[in-house]
Amino acid sequence: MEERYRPKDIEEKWQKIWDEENSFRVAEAAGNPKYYVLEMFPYPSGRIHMGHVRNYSIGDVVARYKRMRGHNVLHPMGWDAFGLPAENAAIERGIHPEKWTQENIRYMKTQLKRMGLSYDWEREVATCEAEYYRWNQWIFLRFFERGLAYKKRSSVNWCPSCETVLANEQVIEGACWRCDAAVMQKELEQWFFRITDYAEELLGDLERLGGWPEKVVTMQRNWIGKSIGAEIRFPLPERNESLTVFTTRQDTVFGATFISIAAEHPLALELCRGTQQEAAVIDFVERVRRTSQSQRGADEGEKEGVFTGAYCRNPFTAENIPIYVANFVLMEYGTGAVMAVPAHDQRDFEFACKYGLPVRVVIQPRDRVLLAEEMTEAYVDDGVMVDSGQFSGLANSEGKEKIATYLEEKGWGKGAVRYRLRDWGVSRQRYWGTPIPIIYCDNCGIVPVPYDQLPVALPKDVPFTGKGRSPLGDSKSFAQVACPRCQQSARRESDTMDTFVDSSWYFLRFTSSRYDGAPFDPEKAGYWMAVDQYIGGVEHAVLHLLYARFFTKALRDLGLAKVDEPFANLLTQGMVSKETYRCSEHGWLFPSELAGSEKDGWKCPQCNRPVEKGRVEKMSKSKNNIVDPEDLVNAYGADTARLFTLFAAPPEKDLEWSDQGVEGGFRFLSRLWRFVHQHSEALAGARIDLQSGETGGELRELRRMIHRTIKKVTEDIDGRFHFNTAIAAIMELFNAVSGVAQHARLTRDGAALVKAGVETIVILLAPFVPHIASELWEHLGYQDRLDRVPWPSYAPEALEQEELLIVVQVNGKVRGKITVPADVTQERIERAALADERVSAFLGEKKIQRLVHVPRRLLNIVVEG
RNA sequence: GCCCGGAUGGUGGAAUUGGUAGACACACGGGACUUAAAAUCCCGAGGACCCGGAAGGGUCCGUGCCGGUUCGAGUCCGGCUCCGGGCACCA
Repeated sequence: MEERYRPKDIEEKWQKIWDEENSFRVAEAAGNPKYYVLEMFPYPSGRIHMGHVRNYSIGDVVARYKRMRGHNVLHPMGWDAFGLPAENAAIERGIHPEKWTQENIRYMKTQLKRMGLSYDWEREVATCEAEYYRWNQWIFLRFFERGLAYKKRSSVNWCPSCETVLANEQVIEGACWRCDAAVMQKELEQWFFRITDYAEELLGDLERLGGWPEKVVTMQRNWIGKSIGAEIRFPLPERNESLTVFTTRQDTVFGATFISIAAEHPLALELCRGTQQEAAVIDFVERVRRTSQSQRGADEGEKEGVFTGAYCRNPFTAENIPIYVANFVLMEYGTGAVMAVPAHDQRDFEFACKYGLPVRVVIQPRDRVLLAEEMTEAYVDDGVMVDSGQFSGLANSEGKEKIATYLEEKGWGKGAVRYRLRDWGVSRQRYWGTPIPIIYCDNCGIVPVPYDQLPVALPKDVPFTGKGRSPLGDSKSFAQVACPRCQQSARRESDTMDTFVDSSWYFLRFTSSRYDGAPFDPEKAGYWMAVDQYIGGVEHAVLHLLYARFFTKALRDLGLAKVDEPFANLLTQGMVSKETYRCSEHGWLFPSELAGSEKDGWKCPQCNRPVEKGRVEKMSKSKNNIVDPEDLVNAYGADTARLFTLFAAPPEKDLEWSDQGVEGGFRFLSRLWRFVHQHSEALAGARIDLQSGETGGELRELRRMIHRTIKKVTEDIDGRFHFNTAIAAIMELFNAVSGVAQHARLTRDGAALVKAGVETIVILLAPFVPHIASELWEHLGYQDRLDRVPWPSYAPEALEQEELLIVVQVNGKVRGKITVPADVTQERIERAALADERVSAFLGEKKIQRLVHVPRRLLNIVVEG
């Protein structure tokens, strides 16, 4: 009786069992080694997408595999539940963000469960719950005590129409993403985390992240952007002060012919006061400041500036040089002032050309002579210092160090290190986030909320207009508060925290999700941390992954965490993409809605015009090439969805969606299903000791293949994550097993071996397609759950071949293949090779010069000519 | 501009330390089953050319391009082209 593979039934059955038996609950345990595998938790947007399916399938393979290898596996899941989309839903549709978020979580959780992912759901957290975000506040207060959280004025993107701060990502070509108004820069009081205190450690420890992709490490290194140079003070003659610049090229200081300062530099407006330049400077500064950061980057190239009317003295040349305000100097980096060396810096060169400022060569290349008048671009490479006083004649690299030392001796400045990394601004003028636990009192100033008053709960009764400041300020019950110190009426901070704060330590919370004495139980975190394998999209390469590293180190310094780095190994999975089709009239079309045919060309269903086959692009609404995981699971089942995403490409590469590929995965599972059911009776009684069973001929080869497959699949999963080749190997084994079962008349030994093969296939498939594997395991007559079956081992001696295939080459080209007994001597192989008809035909009368013998593989006969 | 990746059949991809290039799968073609179709099963297949009546057999070429190292290169080295991603006035 043939039974059809019906994924729906068996998947529901097993999901129910895992749920009811709490199969993946885990606790600290002595004995077995711990293993913490974590996938980046999702934002509860409403529905899971293919990226989630891929991410979580990869993680689940690792988790299930490690469990079968006897590890004590922590595999948790939660929700990154604060954020803007919830607030937009409130503004647009009048649903409260909390309701919207909780509904999404509920729905997505059922979707995840339908994927058969082996999570310990008892550890689930949602960052929007007070039980979670109170610890954000707790951490904030600890940071505040240590000076790691502080408040300062800073420049932010501001939309004058929406009256709100915008993140850099929400500024699209200089305009507000929502109302299209021109975004401007505005000074605001904001809270910051002093991540720059950890710049050196964050940079240095990158060396230790051998389990991270090179690419991510490089991106973080660039982001931190360490520069070694010097600070030099240029005295302002008329005043009793000086202008400090930061430079990495102190070796060129004798060539500094002017100074450029940022428009935001405090001296910009001050220096010009009372000079003829005043009006021009005010005008210029205003213009630059109106331009947002992103816009300034966009029209890079056009260097502009204006003379301030003031001069300062270059201490090395004792010359007075002019001070300019320049549009390309950033206040946020260095000191907001740079010494300009037109001969040896391209920007300064362009600026000097435009405003007729002198170019003075102080570094000469070794192979030619630079003349300032003939230069068309700056010379930025190494060379010999010239016209540099006592330093002339030195190699500039040597001069760099000498000048840094000299600066300090003379008291003109000092060697200095700067980072591109800036402190992390965490204030957000939004509702749906963690309230910053700070109170402003007219008498006492900034007062932290006492720990025993945490959490500062988000009020529920606020209006969502989408305009104005944070809605929290409009909630009287929230904003008005008695000062904890003097009891006078005071005001709460109405900003909330950046949602990246939530995700900077959630992996620690998972080690003890219900702990209520601190953000996490240090002992449990001590047991589980670090995360052994972290898996997620590369889009978080800098932000989240850097913040999480910072938090781990800061929490370590607070005595909570015991590790220096949170994620020992990182896998960044590629994105899921699909081909796109586009009608010039009706936009992007989904493949299944196309008219026409592959052969005669696809047509637009509305206007019947031929459609343009677009590129393969990341699945997105705008490209109309999204495949909904739910449809996929309904049509083929979760196992097929998992199998395809794991088989179609290695995890770190992009995955091109293919409907036929999915079909193929389903066919494989159906074939396996049918095979087991058709042969179950014949195999029922058969039993063999796979480790030592003696068989001959074809069966011996099958036995070898079983062992070889175990080895291959184990090595492919463990550390390498080549799930595609692991699955391919299992498919090969299945092809071989069904071949033997079909062709040979099964002897008792044969049946036993086929059964061993099938069982191996089922066990090896368990991490990939857990439902069907569990069901077949049960069908094969086993009572114990497949999730607890130990991963099979292979016997090295079973891999031994009694015959070897040796490739025979002549001058590096394959000319023959000979089969020899495994224990044959090299000499015999050489004799056999030379005796081979084809080989000898190629050798002819030519003299053999040498023989290159690769044991067990190959013999290359090198002849003259 | 700088920094990372990548390029292999019609397609996705294999080849783990330099040793039979194209595993596995998709698509395709042929066949079996069927009144028919679907499903299923079996077989074929990198390209060009050659020998043979046929089954078969053979030669050369082939991993983006040019060159190098080596007995031997998809893999290593040098130089390019194209594609993808990140950063982008960082002094």
